[in-house]
Amino acid sequence: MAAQRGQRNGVGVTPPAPTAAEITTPIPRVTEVPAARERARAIPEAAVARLAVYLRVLSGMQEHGAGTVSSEELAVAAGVNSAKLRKDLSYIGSYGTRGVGYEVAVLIEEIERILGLTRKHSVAVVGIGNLGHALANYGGFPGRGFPVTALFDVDPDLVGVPVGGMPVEHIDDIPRVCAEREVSIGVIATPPPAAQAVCDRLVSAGVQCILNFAPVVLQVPDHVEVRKVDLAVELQVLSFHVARRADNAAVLAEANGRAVDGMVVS
Amino acid sequence: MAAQRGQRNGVGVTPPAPTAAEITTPIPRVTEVPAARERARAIPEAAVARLAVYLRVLSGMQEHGAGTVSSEELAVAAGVNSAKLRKDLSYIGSYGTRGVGYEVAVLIEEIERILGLTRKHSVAVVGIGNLGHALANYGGFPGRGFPVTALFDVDPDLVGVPVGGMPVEHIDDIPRVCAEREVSIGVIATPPPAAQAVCDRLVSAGVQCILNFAPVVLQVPDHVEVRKVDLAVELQVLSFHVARRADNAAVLAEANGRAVDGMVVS
DNA sequence: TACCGCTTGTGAACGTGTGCACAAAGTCAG
DNA sequence: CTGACTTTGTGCACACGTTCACAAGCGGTA
Ligand SMILES: NC(=O)c1ccc[n+]([C@@H]2O[C@H](COP(=O)([O-])OP(=O)(O)OC[C@H]3O[C@@H](n4cnc5c(N)ncnc54)[C@H](O)[C@@H]3O)[C@@H](O)[C@H]2O)c1
Ligand SMILES: NC(=O)c1ccc[n+]([C@@H]2O[C@H](COP(=O)([O-])OP(=O)(O)OC[C@H]3O[C@@H](n4cnc5c(N)ncnc54)[C@H](O)[C@@H]3O)[C@@H](O)[C@H]2O)c1
Repeated sequence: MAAQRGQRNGVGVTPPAPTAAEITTPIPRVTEVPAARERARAIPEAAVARLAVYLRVLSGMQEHGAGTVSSEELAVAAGVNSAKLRKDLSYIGSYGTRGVGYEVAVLIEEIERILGLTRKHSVAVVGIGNLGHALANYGGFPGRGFPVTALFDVDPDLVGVPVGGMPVEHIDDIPRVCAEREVSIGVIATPPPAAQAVCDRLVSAGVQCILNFAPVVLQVPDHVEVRKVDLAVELQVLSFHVARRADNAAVLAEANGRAVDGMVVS
Repeated sequence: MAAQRGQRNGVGVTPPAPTAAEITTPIPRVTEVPAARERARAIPEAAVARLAVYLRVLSGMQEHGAGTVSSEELAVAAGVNSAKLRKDLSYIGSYGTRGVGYEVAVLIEEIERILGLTRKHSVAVVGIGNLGHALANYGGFPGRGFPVTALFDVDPDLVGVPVGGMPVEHIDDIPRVCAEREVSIGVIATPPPAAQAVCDRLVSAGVQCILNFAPVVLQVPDHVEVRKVDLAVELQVLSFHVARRADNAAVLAEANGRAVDGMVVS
């Protein structure tokens, strides 16, 4: 019951539908706004994540006084293939100048617009333990348009205590506080058993995006976006590579007999 | 030409070529992997990450007293498609019984073997600030075969202070301590400007896997595996979805004929 | 033993993402 | 104005990952 599987992204929107693009809008600004919206749907998830990386690199370049960058420069700085970078940028439009490159300021503006960073996203952290403290004290989020505006916990000893310059609230106040402060992103840093219940509360309070640090699979309605950060999985993936490497080394040593480096000549 | 190792993480990348031009190829071009380990190498990266998730779910089931599971049960618990789960499991062998399912204990053992969890992986954390403290105090890693055996920082006020039951060492001692304690995974939780230098030290000390929390692209030799956890990127991806959702809603509202509340007009 | 229902394991289709290579489009020097 | 040079933007082929669908195999049952 209450079946709610299938996180298949609802393809409910008609792809070929000629969205009201020809309808004139009172907006005298860029004429491509509707097109941009259509495009936003088509940006691959992986590309979106990379755009965020490009944005940070570009910000660093701008602070360093750079006016323009070529795709090659930016690609090296971001650690990707330059062709991939250009394709990623092409998803959001054509803002480069052939023979020259991209204007840093323009690119920053466009990426921020696509990522929805033109408005601030209020963040609430739930579970002010080890990790919650670190997140609350971290200065990197507010500086990037993600002000942490609320902290929640169940522990009565913690409620009311200021952390990172902000008092911890009780989780029973999630609905009220989230509404008041227009929280759009909820961060879950509670112990695993509490995560689903906390998630449900956040969702009920209207939070549409969840960043989950607890190692559990959250069940959410279709309209809520969840991203999970699972450090144990990261470590285990690294472990896999260690093991693979060790195996390869063993096999190679065995196969090579006495030969060490160099190519296998047959 | 030279074999190009793809990027591991979703975003994190390890560019094979440094900033200099692509003049030479210092890569000795190691031989291809023989058949036996070909299987391990053939497991898709995405599947490896999911195997780690299955493992955790299975552990929970085992504690709960379950003896066997079907692919359907396990898939639901892990939040994936059952076909995908079976394919993932098929990469590591055929350990199921048709008509019955999988024996929990067997599956746990096999996944642990493939992920290299049969031996412990000593972890060192560098940068004992907000995040480093949280990681050092976290009990979930040692319990899963990843004992944190060393903590490093530059801050003289921090060196010698016990954190999570372990004294912080100075980063100058990285080579000695990492060798003594056979550290195989290094976690970087320093400010971004220090990350590359710290990474270089770890690599020099023989650490082959790095988990990086600093929002920078690390340059490492080919034989070192890097995974990046970038919380700012996670938030920005969520922001993108919020924006897309808002745009879609706006378009729909517009299409419905009447602007609703608070939309930017003129 | 023969049958039946259930679940695995996998071949194949499909969709998504990546990388190459090049025409198009711009700059700049003369 | 022309021509040489640089860099973008993208069509295309390929690789990777996901999903479907079903034969193969197993346990239980008569
Ligand atoms: N600390 C880390 O480095 C780390 C690493 C990886 C994963 N995690 C995960 O992050 C989560 C938090 O880790 P932690 O080390 O901060 O744990 P912690 O025990 O230090 O903190 C948990 C906090 O959540 C609060 N809490 C408990 N139940 C709650 C509820 N129902 N509602 C609200 N708050 C509640 C507790 O009072 C406590 O303050 C865990 O799920 C853990 O597995 C942590
Ligand atoms: N705290 C968070 O929640 C959070 C979230 C996202 C990303 N990050 C990233 O994680 C990293 C750490 O964040 P934090 O909040 O813990 O920072 P922090 O400033 O609290 O801690 C940094 C620690 O690193 C130490 N350090 C500085 N230079 C060093 C060096 N060369 N070698 C070794 N140690 C050195 C400092 O002494 C300090 O103890 C940063 O890169 C940050 O961007 C943190």
